[in-house]
Amino acid sequence: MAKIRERNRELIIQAASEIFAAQGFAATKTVDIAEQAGLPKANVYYYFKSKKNLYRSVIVSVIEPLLQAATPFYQDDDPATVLEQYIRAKIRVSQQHPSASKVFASEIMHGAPHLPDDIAAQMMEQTRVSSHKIQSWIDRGLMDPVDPHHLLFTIWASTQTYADFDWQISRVTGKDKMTQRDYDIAADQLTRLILKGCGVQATQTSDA
Amino acid sequence: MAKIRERNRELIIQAASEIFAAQGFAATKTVDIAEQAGLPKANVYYYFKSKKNLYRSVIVSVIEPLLQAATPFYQDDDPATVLEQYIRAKIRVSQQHPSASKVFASEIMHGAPHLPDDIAAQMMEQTRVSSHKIQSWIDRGLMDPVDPHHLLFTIWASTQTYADFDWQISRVTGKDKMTQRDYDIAADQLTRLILKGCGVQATQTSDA
DNA sequence: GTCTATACTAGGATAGAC
DNA sequence: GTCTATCCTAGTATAGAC
Repeated sequence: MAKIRERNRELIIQAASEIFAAQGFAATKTVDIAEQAGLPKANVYYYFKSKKNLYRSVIVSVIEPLLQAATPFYQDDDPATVLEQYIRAKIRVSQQHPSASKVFASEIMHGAPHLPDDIAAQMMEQTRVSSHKIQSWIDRGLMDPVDPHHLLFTIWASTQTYADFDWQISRVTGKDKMTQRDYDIAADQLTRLILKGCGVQATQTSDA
Repeated sequence: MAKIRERNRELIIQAASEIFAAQGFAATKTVDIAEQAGLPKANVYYYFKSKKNLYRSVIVSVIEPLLQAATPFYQDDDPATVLEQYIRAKIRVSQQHPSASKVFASEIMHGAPHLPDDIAAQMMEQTRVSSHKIQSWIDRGLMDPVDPHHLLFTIWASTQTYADFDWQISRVTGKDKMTQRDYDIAADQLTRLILKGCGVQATQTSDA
């Protein structure tokens, strides 16, 4: 039954994402992944051959939502709209895919030794498109003359922090887990900060 | 000779900071630390008893510059001055102590399992003081009514990113290493973004 | 296709010579 | 106080029964 195969691979990847996110690659034991997935350890090796290989599969599986967040840059050309949608999308990723975000952060922080070239290339391409778009807004006088790259770094960092550094956030706010309302406040405030900070003219935006 | 003792401990801690930062705790081999420090492995155990213990010592040793960055909040009461000085101090830490920043980021990301309580307490106390000060500026109408915690999260994230995610930054900018000028640009832009974004009135600031 | 039982090795830790 | 040689556990990986 190929269905079982698919299902088990899915279970293992899901379990692995969480544990890799929580502990990091090296600290993760394949036994723990197997346990979390409710399968014997040998099964993990049967499906993925090696721990490294499984890790690569996890990376590929978590990349999707991260890349997806950049779509606003491809769908619109109004700075206020795009930046707001982008920030909200990035915060949503942190909220809904915290493990993906952490696995990635850890991978990048250690110099991306396992990141497949084509994924790295896709990320670079998105960055290129986004920063060109920002530059074009600047050229058209729609916002202050900021350095597009640094603006992106700021947005990436301050949205991902809600996933990657959740421990710290939880300590500071005194809440075990952020509520939907907390994420909304974070997104609202960051949007206002960035738009106002870059001198972007407010336009009619959807109330997402 | 107690001098040798001091010197060797110093060498080991220095080497360990770099390797823990680059690889993470679990992926780091004590042999590599010993090699980097130019000492035999047993020496590392002689001085630090265990890998975990060495790691804790590293954490304590790297905390100093990180805590130091918050001094502007204790020395002044003008929002433009304090925020600018704080952002510049944080960026300087990322530039001058990238390993410290990474070790910490990694520790926090994994739920701070090794962070000594007193250090965590100091960080919380600093956060408390900083956010109270921000709130007082808001109450006095010196800046927009933002959520102080979220503002701090944004500043932390976007300054630390220059150390923690240097790989990504290097890929995007196409530069192997950021120059002094690059750090200055980053600090200038982030300062302007935050001050303007929070509606802080510009005041006479030192040209640091 | 699944899993139990086992082989193999890396790497943390230490005993004991100098 | 220093370091060489060795121990031993933990954890990856697999052989082979079901």
